[in-house]
Amino acid sequence: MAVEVGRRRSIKPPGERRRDLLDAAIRVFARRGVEAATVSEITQEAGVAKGTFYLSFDSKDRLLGELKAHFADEIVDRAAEVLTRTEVEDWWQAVDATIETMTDFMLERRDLIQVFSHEAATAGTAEIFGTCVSRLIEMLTNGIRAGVAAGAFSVEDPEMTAALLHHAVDGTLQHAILYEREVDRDRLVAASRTLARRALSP
Amino acid sequence: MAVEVGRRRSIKPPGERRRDLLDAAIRVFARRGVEAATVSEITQEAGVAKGTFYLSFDSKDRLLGELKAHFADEIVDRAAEVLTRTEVEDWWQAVDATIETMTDFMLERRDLIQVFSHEAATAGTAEIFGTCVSRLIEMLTNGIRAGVAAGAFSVEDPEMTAALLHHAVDGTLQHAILYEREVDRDRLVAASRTLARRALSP
Amino acid sequence: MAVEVGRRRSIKPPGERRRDLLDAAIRVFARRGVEAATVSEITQEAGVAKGTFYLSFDSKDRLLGELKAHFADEIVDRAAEVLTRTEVEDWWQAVDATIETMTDFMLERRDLIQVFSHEAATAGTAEIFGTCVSRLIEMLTNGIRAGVAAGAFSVEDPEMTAALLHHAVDGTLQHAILYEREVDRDRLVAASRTLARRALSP
Amino acid sequence: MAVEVGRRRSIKPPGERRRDLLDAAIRVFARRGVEAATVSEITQEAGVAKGTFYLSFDSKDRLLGELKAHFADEIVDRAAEVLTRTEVEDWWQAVDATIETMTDFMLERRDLIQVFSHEAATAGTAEIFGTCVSRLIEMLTNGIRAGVAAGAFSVEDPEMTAALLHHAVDGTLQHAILYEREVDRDRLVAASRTLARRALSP
DNA sequence: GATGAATGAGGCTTCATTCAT
DNA sequence: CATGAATGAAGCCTCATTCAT
Repeated sequence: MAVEVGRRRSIKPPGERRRDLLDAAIRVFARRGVEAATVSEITQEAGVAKGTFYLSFDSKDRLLGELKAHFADEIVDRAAEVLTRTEVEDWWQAVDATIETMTDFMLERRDLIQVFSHEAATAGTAEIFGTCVSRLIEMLTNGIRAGVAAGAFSVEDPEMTAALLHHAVDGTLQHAILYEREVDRDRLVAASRTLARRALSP
Repeated sequence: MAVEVGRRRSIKPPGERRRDLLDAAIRVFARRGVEAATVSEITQEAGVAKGTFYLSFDSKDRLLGELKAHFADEIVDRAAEVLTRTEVEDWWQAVDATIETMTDFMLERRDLIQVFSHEAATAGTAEIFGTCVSRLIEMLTNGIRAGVAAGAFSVEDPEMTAALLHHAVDGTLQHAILYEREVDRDRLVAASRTLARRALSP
Repeated sequence: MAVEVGRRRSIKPPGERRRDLLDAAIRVFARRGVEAATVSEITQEAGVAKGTFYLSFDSKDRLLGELKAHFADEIVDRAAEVLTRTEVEDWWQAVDATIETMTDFMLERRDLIQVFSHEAATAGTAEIFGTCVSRLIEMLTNGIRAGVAAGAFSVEDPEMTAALLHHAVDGTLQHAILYEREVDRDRLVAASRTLARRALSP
Repeated sequence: MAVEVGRRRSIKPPGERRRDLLDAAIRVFARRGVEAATVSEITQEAGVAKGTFYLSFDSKDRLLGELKAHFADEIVDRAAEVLTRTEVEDWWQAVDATIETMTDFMLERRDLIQVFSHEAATAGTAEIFGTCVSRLIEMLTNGIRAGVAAGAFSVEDPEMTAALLHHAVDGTLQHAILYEREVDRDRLVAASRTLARRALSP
């Protein structure tokens, strides 16, 4: 029952500790993979004792779930900002904006992408990321349909085209992030624009 | 002190045992995820004792590596069959063939895709799948370049276009396999063809 | 860096704080068992912070020891009041008084009985409760011997009879407290009286 | 994933291993208390590795449950042998037999009594031991009633008397086992007989 | 070759105790 | 005095791997 306690490092408000651990977890996950990462490694990376982890999170799984849900929400929110404008004047400008926004968002979050690429379809993750992507594609589909209705685009199968375009950009970006040293953002954006123009133009 | 040793189930040649275990592993991985799957589960699924596993494989990691390498090789080989023809008469027919071949291959191997989607970038996997996809894109790029040289296609950035087209088809397919109940193969092929035509045509 | 320190709840004299914690501990122990109870739960029940516990007690073990010792002392004291009268006029009235006093004491302390029944012979508890019961039996033995000497009782083995009578009443009471919803105090007292009369009468 | 494995000690059939662990557990529980005992200690005592424990038991709790249930069943079975005879010729001989049988049984199982005295009313134990004792008392009650009906005994409150007599013998025995070095079996039996005779005789 | 009991490193989680604020 | 975040030892359990039979 007697438990020796070492010198404590520092006291932080719950929010900050949480953030530290979340950041540390992302780094460790990126380095070692989600499954291989241990709570010990995460707390070491964060510079706290193992028990401190459990002051902020109920379990390792919970931390992971939080990370996933947060990431998925962010993506959808960001996409919604660009895609749910009711009044569109220049449809091509809207396409470009969408491509750039999503590309930049993914590049900002490249660390999280590395983390979750390991995890794509684990128990519970399927629902989160599956529905996230489905919703993105749905929003894209609606956008394309609106463009078609406005006479700006000409597409036979808007839904499938939306899916293909989404995965074209997203997949290329992910592959670049995961397997290549550097990402030539401008070149990717340019090629994506061209592809989208060709895919949608009458 | 007398210990019954379970009746030997059967003696099989090494190659067949190996194959049985590989197949059992794929089924278990698909069902439970790669990390969650245990050697016990795999051997149970294969109907042999745990120790038998180690007659065919040095370790669980080795089995996984083998599975990955085999899958990656198969993809590249299949793609090479369609993409490395020196004499192309009808370029659009070649595009269609490529799309159909790769789509069908992925659909045939949907179980493995489910397995590896969990595992995309684990230590050691990155190299295998990264280079696999890179080689696919490289072959596509060469094909596109050849088509451009032959005056059949008109593309500004063949490499990037190859990447985008690959991920468009591959990503849509994977998403469908992972998160949707059924895959409408023909609709996907049709949309992919249209996209490729628009992306490449002069 | 700025860390809010929870508002001090209130400042109490050491004795009162101690009492609060002791009471809270009894409630929690009764609810969850001694081992399962945590210092956190006890302090929450008492409405103070965890650290406050250690202002009053050196350790959880110490609190437990204190509780046990206190309970044991109380029993012995109460028994001594009834059993160590030098002048006994009516021996059967003395027997009845003993039975009633002990029964009522146990019923008053039923919560503590529930607590310690979990703990009967843990390291350090053996001595406390063991000697407690031994002393009770010793006092009973002396009482019986005195009754025999006075010609009121007739018993062959006073010590063993004392032990048997003690455990008869005590055990039945504890069983009732622990495993039955309600205790019929009067019926128990009546049966105990009858047993004692038969056991001791010439 | 690589796991070094030390030299294994010996292979035993499941039943024997189980028995070894059960015995080791009883020894450790008796020595250290049930809660304080760890799986490590039990396996060390049994001379096997920690993991070996889990080949025979699902968890530490399960082992405990098994021990309890087994003990409780044994007691009830043993008591039933003596108490459920339909034809009784000599009622006092039956009383003596009951006392001796139960006393000897408890003395044989003194190690388990030490174990469970620590554990009397933990979650789930209450039911087991509570009902066990209740059933013993119920059987005793029936026996007493039968004796009364046969004109051999004369008792006002058979149920309460049964409880008191049971706890008299059982409690004295347990106290002796737990807190005294030696148990004078014959003296205890003699005193118990006398008490029973007085308690039941007309 | 085939078996499966045995092994033990290592992961997750709990919680008594400390001490800076 | 009071607080509660921080600590880390220690417990339970899993499972890849080995090897006697």
